[in-house]
Amino acid sequence: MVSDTYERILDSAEHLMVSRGYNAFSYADISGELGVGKATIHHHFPTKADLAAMVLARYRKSNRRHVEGLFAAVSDPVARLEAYVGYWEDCIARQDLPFCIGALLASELPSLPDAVVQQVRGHFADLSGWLGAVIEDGVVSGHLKAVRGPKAEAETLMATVHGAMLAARVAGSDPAVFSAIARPALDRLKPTVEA
Amino acid sequence: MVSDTYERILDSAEHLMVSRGYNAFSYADISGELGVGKATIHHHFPTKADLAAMVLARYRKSNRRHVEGLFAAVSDPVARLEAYVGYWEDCIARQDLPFCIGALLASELPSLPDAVVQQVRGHFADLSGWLGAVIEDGVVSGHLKAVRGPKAEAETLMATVHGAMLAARVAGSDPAVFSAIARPALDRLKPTVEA
DNA sequence: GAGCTTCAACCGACCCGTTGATAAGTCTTG
DNA sequence: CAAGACTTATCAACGGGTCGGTTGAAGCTC
Repeated sequence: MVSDTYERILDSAEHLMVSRGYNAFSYADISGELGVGKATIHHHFPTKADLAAMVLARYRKSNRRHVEGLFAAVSDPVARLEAYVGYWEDCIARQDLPFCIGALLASELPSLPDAVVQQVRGHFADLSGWLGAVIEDGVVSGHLKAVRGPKAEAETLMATVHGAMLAARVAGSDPAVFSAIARPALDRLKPTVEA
Repeated sequence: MVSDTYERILDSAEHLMVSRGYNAFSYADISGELGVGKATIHHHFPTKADLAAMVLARYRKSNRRHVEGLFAAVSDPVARLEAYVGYWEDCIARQDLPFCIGALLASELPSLPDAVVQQVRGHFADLSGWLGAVIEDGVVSGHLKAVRGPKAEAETLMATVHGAMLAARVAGSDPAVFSAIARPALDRLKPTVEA
């Protein structure tokens, strides 16, 4: 059996990055939180850039699996988008990873190591690709409308959700603030609404 | 007249914060960029928190004046909103402060000193207040529509613009990416568009 | 206006805790 | 024993911040 220290380090780093970003967390923070030596972290992740990139890589992989599961379990495009928004509502309400790491790191992008930048770019591509596919699917089946095309609407939805996370954080991690912005952005894609 | 160094320090700090956020810039960076001693910076801004808070305070003050001028010069609500979006299009295109400091710091909020947090909150209040007033004005005069009310539409527009900045930054500070998201968000408030 | 004080602006040197990273060795386990 | 996991001890560089001091312009007094 493999050591679980590796995963616990990633967990800790993920939590720290969600609340502080890349530049404001240290090996010492993780060491203190987990009770393992700093050197242990370096043993698993030689540099800080490696660690952060791996956090992102695992995050993307988890998202990918999550999306695959959602695609298998839910066929209604509207429900799929609602699952996306609902996922973040839950995270914010439960104060558990209440911010998208990809979006957070995107704002710090110019000060990030290359390996991390690539992961952030990859995450944005993953997400807008997935949203675009769901919306396109919904348009074809008549469950959704995309006035400016699936891709453009996907970019807008993603941006609005990211902005809603910012607004919620400023309001003290208030899930209501998030929902008030994100839900209508989703509703706008339903063909029935809006005269 | 006040010392020129004081303003130059604020300028430098502002630039550094726009590209790196709060945690990833240092007094040494400013010192090197400006050719002044670190102690000089501490003379004008005792702590880093003071410096960052003052950068935000000046930013907000400048915004306030900008908005007042815009209110005086432009009466059409649509044109006012277009000036807002256009302002950021310019900033991103010219690579000059190509990100809203308020939005950037909002993502790092949990790791910021209190004085800075308050300024960030104040900036969000300023901005959503201003957008809300413009939209309300436009609704009354019939130049704009606000399906979910001026305040809610203002929050959504703000969030979408912030998200558009993120997307543009991830795309390598691409003004086209910003416009493709932000412009339609604005168009949606025009009563003529959207069947 | 010479001499004195005051005061903000500014600087080089320094303090000390923290940072990411390394070396070298111990412990475990197959 | 060999390999990987993990530790303690340590490093140079850097972080924000302080200290003591110099400069120079303004103000006061005789």
